[in-house]
Amino acid sequence: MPTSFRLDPPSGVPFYRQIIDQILAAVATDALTAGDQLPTVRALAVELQVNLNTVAKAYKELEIRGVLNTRQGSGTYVSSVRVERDEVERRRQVIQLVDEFLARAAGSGLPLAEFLQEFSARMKEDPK
Amino acid sequence: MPTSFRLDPPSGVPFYRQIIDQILAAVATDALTAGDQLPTVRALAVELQVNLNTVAKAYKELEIRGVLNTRQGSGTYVSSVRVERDEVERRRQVIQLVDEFLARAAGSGLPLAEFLQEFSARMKEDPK
DNA sequence: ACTAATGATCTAATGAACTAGGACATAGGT
DNA sequence: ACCTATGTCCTAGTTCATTAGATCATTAGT
Repeated sequence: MPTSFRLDPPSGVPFYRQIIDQILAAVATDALTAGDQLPTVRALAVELQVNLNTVAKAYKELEIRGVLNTRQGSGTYVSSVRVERDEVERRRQVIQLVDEFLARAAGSGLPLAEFLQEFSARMKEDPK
Repeated sequence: MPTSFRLDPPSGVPFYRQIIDQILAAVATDALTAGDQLPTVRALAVELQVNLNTVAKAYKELEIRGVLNTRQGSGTYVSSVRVERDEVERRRQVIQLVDEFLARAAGSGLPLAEFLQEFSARMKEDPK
């Protein structure tokens, strides 16, 4: 159960969402695979110096999404969903895309169509 | 001062933002042009059955953006900014883009790059 | 100068999101 | 049967966005 989770308080991103993102990233990179048990809500709460319920909220949302599988009294485990890799990847890139858009849309004098074309080309060659 | 503004309470979109959007739309379509006086904050507040400050907040934000020009004691007027058309248009399209992305990203099995390419092509031919 | 109309400011009420504290319910081993 | 570890639920406090109420400051016409 390798847990190298860390929180970034001043980021403004809610703790429970940071937890969700890091778990999704771990699943996407196969650092966590189907069947793996996650830290207990209490253990992770202590490690992240956060309340038990904050961790529970993250686990709950991921269970609803089908990523995790919680068993009361036993623990929380990674589901055997297969599409997670693409899902997470797409999500991360969409967020990055939107970020850049909102940050640069005002500054660039380009019409939207050209702007999009640029973006598309850039991601096509470097879909990092 | 043609004011056919309406608010949509159940939409979840804050009143002041709906006001902002409708004014931007009016400016974009030339229903409001440079120099035109907008309804007074009190008049529009009455018309929309909303508090004076809600309208004032919308006007204030648009003044900061350079769209409007408020003169205490006199009124609020449309600025003579020339880029408004493109600005508003781009904003609307970006919002639409993001909307579609978030709505369809999960459903489409396409890699993001192809997805973007499609979008770009579509907007290029029909930049409605 | 005065006055009426206008936007600006200050304060408060409401609700939602986030986090935390404490108590409950369930699973699994002894 | 018990006991411990687990997730779940209920409640409360804090912060922030939104809206409103009331008052102040400024403009423009008389």
